[in-house]
Amino acid sequence: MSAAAAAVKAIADPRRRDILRLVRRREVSAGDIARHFDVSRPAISQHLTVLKNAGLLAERRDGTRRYYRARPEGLQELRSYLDGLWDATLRDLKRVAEAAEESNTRRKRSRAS
Amino acid sequence: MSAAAAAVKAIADPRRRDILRLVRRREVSAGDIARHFDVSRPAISQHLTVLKNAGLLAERRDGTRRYYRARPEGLQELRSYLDGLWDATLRDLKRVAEAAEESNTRRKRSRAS
DNA sequence: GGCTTACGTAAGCCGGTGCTTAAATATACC
DNA sequence: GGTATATTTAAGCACCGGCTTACGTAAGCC
Repeated sequence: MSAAAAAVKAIADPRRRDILRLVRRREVSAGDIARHFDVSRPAISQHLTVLKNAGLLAERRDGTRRYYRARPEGLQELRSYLDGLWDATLRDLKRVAEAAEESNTRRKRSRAS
Repeated sequence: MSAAAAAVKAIADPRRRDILRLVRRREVSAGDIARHFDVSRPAISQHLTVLKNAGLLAERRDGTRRYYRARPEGLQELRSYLDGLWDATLRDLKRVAEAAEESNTRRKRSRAS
């Protein structure tokens, strides 16, 4: 699985998006992250592993603690990947919309005649 | 579930991303879409329903056929949603990191007192 | 060493989801 | 109406993924 594909799957889970939001500005220890949710610590630990493997999280160890923060490079990669998915669609959006509207107008006109 | 959240889940599946790529420039009938994959037609039909409900696909009926195409508005919504997720992280990364570190220091200090 | 704190890992449960085949629906054509 | 074509819907199955509890690991402290 490509890194980007893993990232897409990772952010598909609401709880993992919540975690990402929590650590996007500052690093937070695993325990502090877990405290924000009503699930067990292991559950959070597993989510952190998924996010880390997807390249969306950076980990820093200090003593017994592990601090996590969002990894901008991973986020940027994911964004580029998604952009590539519908690139053509969005780039040509205006043109397509205009074309559609025009053909719509034409259709209406011919119907009215 | 918010529309954007549904969209994230929708694109988490590789096959659905393939389908999106297939219809991002032109509309394609359900049968023609199914022909591109080695799974049954009902399987594709189910994927199309998921994408449609997520606002990522537009459907046009003509006779017994149903034509699908990517819905740029839905894609744009999803993109904005994701951008909002890590917006702060990507924008002005250095400044944010510094501010976080400073507030962290302050927090620790006040806790210690 | 022994205890505590902070985490991760293992094993198992359970609901969600992607797939299949079979049946239903809807439109076109005679 | 009857048949054919295009597609969805229904029912069931197997796997996946998120959760829990129990256990393992590693660093700090006495």
